[in-house]
Amino acid sequence: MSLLDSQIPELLSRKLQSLAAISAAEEDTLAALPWRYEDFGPRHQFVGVGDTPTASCIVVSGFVVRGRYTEAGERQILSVHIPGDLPDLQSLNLRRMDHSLETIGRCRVGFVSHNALRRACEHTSSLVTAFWRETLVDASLYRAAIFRNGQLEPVARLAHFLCELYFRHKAVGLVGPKGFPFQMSQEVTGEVLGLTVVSVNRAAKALRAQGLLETTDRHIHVPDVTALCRIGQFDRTFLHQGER
Amino acid sequence: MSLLDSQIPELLSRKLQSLAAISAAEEDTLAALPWRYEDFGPRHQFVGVGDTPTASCIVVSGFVVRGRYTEAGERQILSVHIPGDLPDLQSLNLRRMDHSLETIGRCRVGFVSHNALRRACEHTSSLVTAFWRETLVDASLYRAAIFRNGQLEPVARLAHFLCELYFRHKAVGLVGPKGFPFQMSQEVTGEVLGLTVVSVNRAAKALRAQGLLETTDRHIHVPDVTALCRIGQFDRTFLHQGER
DNA sequence: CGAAGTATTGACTTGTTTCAATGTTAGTGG
DNA sequence: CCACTAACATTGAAACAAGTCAATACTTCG
Repeated sequence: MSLLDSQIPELLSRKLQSLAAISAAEEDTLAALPWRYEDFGPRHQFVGVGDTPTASCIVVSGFVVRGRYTEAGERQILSVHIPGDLPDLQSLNLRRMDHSLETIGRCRVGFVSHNALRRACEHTSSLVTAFWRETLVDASLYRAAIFRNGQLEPVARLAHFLCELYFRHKAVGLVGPKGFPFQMSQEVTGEVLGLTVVSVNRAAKALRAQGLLETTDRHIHVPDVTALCRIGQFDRTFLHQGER
Repeated sequence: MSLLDSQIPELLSRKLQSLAAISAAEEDTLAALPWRYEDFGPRHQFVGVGDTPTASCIVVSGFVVRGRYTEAGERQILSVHIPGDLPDLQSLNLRRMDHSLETIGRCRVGFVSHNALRRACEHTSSLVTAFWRETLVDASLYRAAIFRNGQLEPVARLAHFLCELYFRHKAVGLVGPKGFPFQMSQEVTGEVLGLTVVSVNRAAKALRAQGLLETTDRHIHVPDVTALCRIGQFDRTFLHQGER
């Protein structure tokens, strides 16, 4: 187990703390779970449509996305997951995957078997609550995506997406002086927003021109979140942060 | 309690049966819950953004939609709920509503307090599983919507939506000789699909021309589901029906 | 029956996509 | 460390699909 691996229990308990009241004993239970770690390269699909996973996962570093493909091979990205997220809790209760899980850029992912998770849940009902809540927040982000992609123009759409990523990174302490890490190409961003590369590029240009977006060293800095929220019609209620 | 009201426990237990193994005793527990019924007129918002509901609800008849509005007052419909659906289970775990609940046409809705639901859950862990699963299927429908609205052209988008409604009605035994009940105007359908009335109208015309859509007496009949699925790139996996 | 809402259609406009070329950055191996 | 290559970003011009506008039928329901 590398140094990085030891962060998983910490990442996870921080995440769960934000979702439900977890005791120290319960945290220990979590840390003791048989985690398994894997490093994946860019654009690596590690769970596919139709699969029936026997483990759930946590994002340790990098971005993981949920995706689904048209017959023509176009990918729609359904959600973007940052470190600390549990993008595959649903497979604990729904057998067949209706979407895939893929990396963007390099990525470290932690896995733990459904069996181990279920055992932990049996002893700790607050864990069930926390996990359920995680999937509910997930659903909330889907709603945000439907709203964003269905009603907002390209510039507002991008702004909305950046606001969401900003606050989510903020919540797990991943916003530094350079902003938050962002290694998605404009092409991939387009797959999230339902836009072409060209439109994403022009939207980004527009935001930069207004001094609302700065990109350096694969990081995104948002000088004026409030203004960005206004443009993106972004409402933090969606994130259900600190509601508990 | 009217004749119709007595259907609620039946509707609910049929729904939960499809989600988890519910025993007869557990069904009785559900039926004994203090349900309260309300009839609403068309376009009635009974839960609003920012509300903190103290009860969850079940759709008894008619359609209930989740919605969210742009600053300009445009509504994006996030999901459509048919009889048997529990569109507000999330409020059991997430306090503040990030969207509204509204009727389409006339609608009967059953309510039961969170407290009563929580008590029932404490005695019956399979109920928690069933409820959790319902919210997970919900999330799956959101994913379908993101895919549909983001990647499909108007005709395919409408086809996809109709397939979803068909199979969902089928699953609760609501597809009759006339097809399934459908009282949404093309305007409202547009709010689901992120299209204008005009586009919806033309898409409907195209499907009718291909003999894939018949509308009579506020019902929709789908003569060839297979063909409709093909056009809408619809994959039933999304619905997670009969997975248990 | 009449009013209001809904469906349907055509003509026109606009914004996004497509196509395509060029500039820029990041990563690899000599 | 530099050169080379592939991936990514940026831009302009043209095509086109969906939106807007607007007028006319058709329903539904009080």
